[in-house]
Amino acid sequence: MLSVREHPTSEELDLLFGALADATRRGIVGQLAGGELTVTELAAQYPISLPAISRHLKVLERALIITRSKDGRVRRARLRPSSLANTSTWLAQYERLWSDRLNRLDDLIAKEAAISPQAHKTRMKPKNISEEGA
Amino acid sequence: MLSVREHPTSEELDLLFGALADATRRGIVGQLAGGELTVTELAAQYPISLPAISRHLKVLERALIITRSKDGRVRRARLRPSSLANTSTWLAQYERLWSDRLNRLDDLIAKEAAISPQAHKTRMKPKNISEEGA
DNA sequence: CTGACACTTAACATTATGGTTAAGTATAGT
DNA sequence: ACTATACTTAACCATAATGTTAAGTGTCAG
Repeated sequence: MLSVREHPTSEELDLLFGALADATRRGIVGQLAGGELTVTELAAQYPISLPAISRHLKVLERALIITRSKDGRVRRARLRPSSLANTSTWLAQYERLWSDRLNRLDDLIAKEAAISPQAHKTRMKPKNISEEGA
Repeated sequence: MLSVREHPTSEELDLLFGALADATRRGIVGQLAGGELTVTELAAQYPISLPAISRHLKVLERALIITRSKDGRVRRARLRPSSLANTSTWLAQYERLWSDRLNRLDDLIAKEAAISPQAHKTRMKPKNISEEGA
């Protein structure tokens, strides 16, 4: 099951983690867990503009998290099925240290997605939330 | 599915993934996989200034990936203890989670665990941690 | 052909990130 | 006390990321 492929480069990991470091994108990933969706369908869940969604999708695609296809005038996005295999064996060396945290992430992302992608008010307009202190 | 705990907020995930989206920080995490180290020891592996390392550590700390302690004039960083220290049950756990993920959303979530101690492109020369994963 | 629809691309503003050097704080050693 | 060591904080700069609106591009519908 674990296909043989080169482990990800540093740059690929930058892209991967960078892509996941955004609530909207995690929400999109969650939405796609249920199957492929069009850009408009995805966008409907968020209070941001379509161009913004479009770019998030591009980021996810670049990070190899999703793939996209064109169907008439509609574009559908879907989760890329084999990305895990790429990292799997390499991942194992730290898994022990991280499994607990991962479990939590696993659930959370599923939840964040399933429940309401809307739930990411944290990054919206309302006001400036205190972010990085450094 | 696992133990009880509150799941991370969206903001926590932003911090977590954001922290891992940088090769230097992944490198630091990799170094720390071998045990706690001082700032200077960590810094020795990278071609950037100490203040830069210092800030990376702050980011990792804020992301709850590491904890730090002061010992004399030395500060040590260590990976945040995983409550899943039992190695003997780990494998079973790993397998189980693995299947769960494959059946749900998660190619990418598994990848979150892929902490990289590896290639730092042109700016880093790792040496005390295994580079290649398998 | 014309217009609505489903996007994407372009141009731009704002904020975040990551690096630098210089200065500050705390501890150790003599 | 004086100086070196081990950092951290501050000030600054360049680049990347995220959002916006306006202007494309391609497809379906009449």
